[in-house]
Amino acid sequence: MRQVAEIAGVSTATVSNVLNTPAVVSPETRQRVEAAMAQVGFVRNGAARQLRGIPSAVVGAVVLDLANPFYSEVSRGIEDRVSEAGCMLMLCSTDALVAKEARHLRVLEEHGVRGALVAPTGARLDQLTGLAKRGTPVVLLDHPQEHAALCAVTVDNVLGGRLAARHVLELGHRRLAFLRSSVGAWQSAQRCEGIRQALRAEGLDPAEALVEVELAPNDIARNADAAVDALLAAPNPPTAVLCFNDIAALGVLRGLRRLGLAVPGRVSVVGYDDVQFTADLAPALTTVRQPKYQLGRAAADLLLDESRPGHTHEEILLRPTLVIRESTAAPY
Amino acid sequence: MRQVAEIAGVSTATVSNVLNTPAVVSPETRQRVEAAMAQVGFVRNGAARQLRGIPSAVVGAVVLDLANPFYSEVSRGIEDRVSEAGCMLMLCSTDALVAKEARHLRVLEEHGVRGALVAPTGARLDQLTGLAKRGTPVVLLDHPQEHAALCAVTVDNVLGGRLAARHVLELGHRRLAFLRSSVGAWQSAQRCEGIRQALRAEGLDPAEALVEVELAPNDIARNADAAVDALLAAPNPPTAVLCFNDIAALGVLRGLRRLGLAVPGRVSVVGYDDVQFTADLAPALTTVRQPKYQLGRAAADLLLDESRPGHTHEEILLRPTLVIRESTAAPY
DNA sequence: CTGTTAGCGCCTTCAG
DNA sequence: CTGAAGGCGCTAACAG
Repeated sequence: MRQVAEIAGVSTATVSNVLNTPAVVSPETRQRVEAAMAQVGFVRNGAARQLRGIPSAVVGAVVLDLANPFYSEVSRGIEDRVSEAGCMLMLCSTDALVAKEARHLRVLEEHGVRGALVAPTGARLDQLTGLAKRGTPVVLLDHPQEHAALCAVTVDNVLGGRLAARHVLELGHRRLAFLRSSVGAWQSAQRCEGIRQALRAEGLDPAEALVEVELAPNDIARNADAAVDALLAAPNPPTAVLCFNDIAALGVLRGLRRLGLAVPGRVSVVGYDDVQFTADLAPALTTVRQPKYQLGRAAADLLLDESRPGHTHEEILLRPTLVIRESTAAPY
Repeated sequence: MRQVAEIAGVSTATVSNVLNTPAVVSPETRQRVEAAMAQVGFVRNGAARQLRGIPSAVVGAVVLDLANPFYSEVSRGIEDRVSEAGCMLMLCSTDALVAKEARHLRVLEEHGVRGALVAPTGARLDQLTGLAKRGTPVVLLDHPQEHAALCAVTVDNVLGGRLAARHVLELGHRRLAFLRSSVGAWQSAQRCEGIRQALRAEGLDPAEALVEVELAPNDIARNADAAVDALLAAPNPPTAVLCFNDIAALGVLRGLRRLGLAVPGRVSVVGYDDVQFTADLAPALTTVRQPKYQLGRAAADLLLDESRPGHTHEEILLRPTLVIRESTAAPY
């Protein structure tokens, strides 16, 4: 800045004014300064600004896995929203490791980010509330608030389960299966609860009308594929298979094809999430759509709002929607 | 720091030493300082450190679209590598808009990032070389170096095309189709060149043995699906369809199913990229695998190396590989 | 082994 | 409308 000031024949304060309060500088001076800036290729020093107390323009996001299509869409929503506010995103993956989460959070705090959007991996929210208490706002991603003094955005998993079940129930199915997973266990549990609710609403007993299968965590699709055999070999096999996510549904589709069972002719299949490619499958997958992009946007909204004086911590509950495509039909 | 120093009864310099040169501080003093830090919940101020000249621990990455599975995997590779070096990632999407790219680059420079990994969207590399000249190293992602004084990592597209074509040629196919796209035009062109090379190597004339179809840019899968009709209605239709990416292949699979044509029984299909779900499809997709994660890692490697004294700009060419699965077989 | 000091680049009074 | 001065938190060099 000093160099620019020298070339333009003004003081550094004037250069600063050109940058931050152009209106207060006379047009000629401004032009001279701007020319000087262009000449030396001047770039503001963010560190110095931040040190001086200017609010940071970077927000942190901590997700489970950046390469997971669910989180990459969420991240994109975050990015777009913070970008509108002139902010940048510092993004990191925890791989569900608490140590990694802790490290990332510390670094974000050191960098003085404006706030952090976190998909928490551990059960304890201590570090997060501590962070918030020390002045770095935190918004929970796809995780309930649990009375912590934080904002949160979640998607209604019970509703999602209900939506899926009601759909196949309305088509006439009476024996359902639900493929759950130990990763994301509580989400699976909630979705399953939704399914049971729908069953009861129809006068059906979940204990009889619903088979639950827990899929081993690695290579979900393969495990789902393999699970199909046992599922359909049962004496009174289900005619509709509900899955805790779309990848599992993909596996089921594969298994069914392997067994020569038409979808939706013989068996109906419902996914969950609505990740990118589901609409392009053959058959296109009926699934419960999570508003992933909106989830990111809403969370970023909440975070940006934290700096507003009257802000209060709130929990936003987003509603999933049923997307009916080609993998469901009336039972055989 | 002053507060910590006061509580521990030392000077700020000693606190600094505990943080950065623990060996130089006596164990008792160190413990006292550490206790004081824990007591006040001390967190270093990254901005102040950076201002003081400590090399930045954040690297920037500018991709086309964070939510695109190709780039999210590349990003994950970058993240893992920089994370090993104790760095964080500032990630942003350009949506192939030069203005956005320019803005992001400026902000990254202002923040004084250690370097930037960029998938350039415009034809001109001026801004990037400028950035590098001013002291922020730049590595090109999936883009040739073009004599710019920058590092670059690319994947051999000609080889990829050759691999795909040679595979179906070896299976006995003699009439091929290639579905290309205007987005990523030069990649498509190179892959197509690879296909032609393979054809010629087999003594075939590309003009006769190869049909090229250009897909409109939005909703690739749907357009690919629709393109199948015309393709197979031709007098001497192709028996193998090569696609410029997996999404297009998905569309082809759909179109073929719509027409009641078995894959690979009647028509073989080859994708490109090997995005996440391709192995789980029914039929599992034969495709040309791009080393996406490795691409990110290699680029990050190059970037981190820029600070080494003897560093010279280099271009790394990664090799794609053919993944044979279930969507290809000998012609009918 | 520990303390003192100066200054990184910028922005914001305050005085002219 | 412009200039001079001080300090944000930290670290490196040096003095004790």
